[in-house]
Amino acid sequence: MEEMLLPAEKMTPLYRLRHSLSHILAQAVLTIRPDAKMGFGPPVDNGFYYDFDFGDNPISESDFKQLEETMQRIIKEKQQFEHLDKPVDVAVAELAAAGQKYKAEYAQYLADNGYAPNGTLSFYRNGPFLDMCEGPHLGATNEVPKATFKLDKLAGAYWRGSEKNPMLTRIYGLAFPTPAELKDYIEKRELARQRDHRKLGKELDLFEFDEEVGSGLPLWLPKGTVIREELEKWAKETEFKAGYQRVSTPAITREQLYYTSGHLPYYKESMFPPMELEDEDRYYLRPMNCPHHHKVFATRMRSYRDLPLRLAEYGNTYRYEKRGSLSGLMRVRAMCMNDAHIYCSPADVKQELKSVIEMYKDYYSHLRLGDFRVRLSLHAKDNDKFVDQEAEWLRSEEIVREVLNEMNIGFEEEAGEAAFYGPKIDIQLKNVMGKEETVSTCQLDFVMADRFGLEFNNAEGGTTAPYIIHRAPLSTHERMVSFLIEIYGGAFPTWLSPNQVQLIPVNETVIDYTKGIEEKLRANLIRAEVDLSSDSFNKKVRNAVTSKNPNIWVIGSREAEEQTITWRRYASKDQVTLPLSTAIETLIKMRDSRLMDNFADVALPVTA
RNA sequence: GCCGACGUAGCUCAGGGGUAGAGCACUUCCUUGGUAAGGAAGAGGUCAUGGGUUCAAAUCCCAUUGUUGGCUCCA
Repeated sequence: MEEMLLPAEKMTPLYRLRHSLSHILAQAVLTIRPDAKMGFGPPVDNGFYYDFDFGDNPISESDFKQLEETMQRIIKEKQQFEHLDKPVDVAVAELAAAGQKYKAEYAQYLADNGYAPNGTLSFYRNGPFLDMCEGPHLGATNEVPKATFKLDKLAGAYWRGSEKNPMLTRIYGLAFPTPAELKDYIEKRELARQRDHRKLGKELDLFEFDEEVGSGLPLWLPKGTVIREELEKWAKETEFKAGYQRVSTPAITREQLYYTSGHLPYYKESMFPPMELEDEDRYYLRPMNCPHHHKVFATRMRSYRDLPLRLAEYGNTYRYEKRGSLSGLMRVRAMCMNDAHIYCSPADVKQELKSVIEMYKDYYSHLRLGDFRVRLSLHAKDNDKFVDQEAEWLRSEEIVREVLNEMNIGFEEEAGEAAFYGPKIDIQLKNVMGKEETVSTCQLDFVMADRFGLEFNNAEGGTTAPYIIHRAPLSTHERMVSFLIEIYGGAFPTWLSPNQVQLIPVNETVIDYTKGIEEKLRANLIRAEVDLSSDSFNKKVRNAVTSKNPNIWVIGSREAEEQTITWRRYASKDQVTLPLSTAIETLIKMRDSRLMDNFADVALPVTA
């Protein structure tokens, strides 16, 4: 178990600082709540935490001040950290006698599972406080530099991470090597909140939630819908060029379909409950599109000549995500997925996977989503989460691994993260608050063809089960848009932007000319708006900028006279006056090439 | 689902046992302005919902609902 190891990162001064602070916190907590039962108290990447069971004497954030003062006192006392080993039976008995039942339980666990090889367990003492702990720590409490920590928040956490166990109260603290770094972290976190897709989504009128409609059920407003539809248009073009065919299937189905697929009863908890009908089967809202597509494959006899068959659909799906895990557009209960299923012969599967991954690369580099992690999600042995076909698992995992290696894609393998029917390539992105989510997934399925009886006539006159590739490079609209909002800070490129050109007339005399420009733009299917409000010119510029319009065209008497516009871009302070016709052509070019002009290094593609 | 916090005008928030406030947004009027907030007036709220305590509840208590920080989960 890794807690027993002392890898290099655990030896760093920062690790020692944070780990020592968690002990100092625990001592402070026991000062004001002597009956608190301790859980775990490790360092984390922004500080430390410690878990406690407060019984019927709970703590609240209003106690933080007193706790911090007590911690300061402990620091001033220059308590030495002292390491000692205790025989297992002594350790367990003493912890139990002290009423530290979680510590005693864990001590017994360590002993029972071979983590006390010398028959002893490691403890650290500082002042009156003793904790079972592998260390390392600072030499003494006064080595904590001034103003480098701050208690952050309270949270619930299950003992040993299992929801079957009691819920403990976790106290989080921030800790950094210097006061400046602590301050910087707090400021950066505040800045990050400004980019939160939930905040920007409201400010930019992209989407809303309504209590009466329900949790996790987003209402996409007109401006947000523009972004969805532009992404969808892009996907449809891309998939058309790559030989996909579109299908359209219902978001509801009879119960039997999910017994065939195996989602029932296993995934029942994540599905909306069935609709009960008189004299009829039960119906479910679909949590995924796959089974419907498999049924499309099964509508006729397939020949190897038809393969690979690539069926695509932006499909609406519904999942009953747990209340507490819902989060803006990031985790929802109704979503629309950039889905497709590729049915191919075993001989073609590597090539098809490569083509899919090429498509991912194109999308990601175009959108400038560079900061992702590729995870090869594998099955775990002896886990009933996964179908029990060990040989097939190993074979299909090796296929995916080979493909990634042959394409020189860096990835990390993780056991236990696969779909129940096959290994996955997951693209992991961190949201603005640092929380990682899977944005896109690509799965190799060796199970469903058999379950659905899918096969094709092969060249030798027999039949073969196809491999099925499930892929969703652009994720769901919900999750992709939430990431784009945060990564772009709400400033979309022209092609994705709800309003592509904000027209600002400088005075009343040019309103007709400006309205004429709007008409010309709309005739070219460019979204444009004229600011006809009675606001001052400066205010109109401000409004156009704060609403993150990619392009502001200023039109005054000079422009009207010369049939020009003055172009100010969101990403660039420079502005340029161009003939109207040139400007419109440039805009069309930007749209059609899906130019990422929300990045400052991208120049206006003006050709004289 | 679990632990904690929160829910006051469209938005951001202040207040707080004696039936409500600010800024922005909105409406109207004045202003016709050349690159980030011109001026004035007005309108707008069962203080999330339901119950309880109280002479009196937006304020205290309970429940529900929603949001949120975590935990668990995440096809």
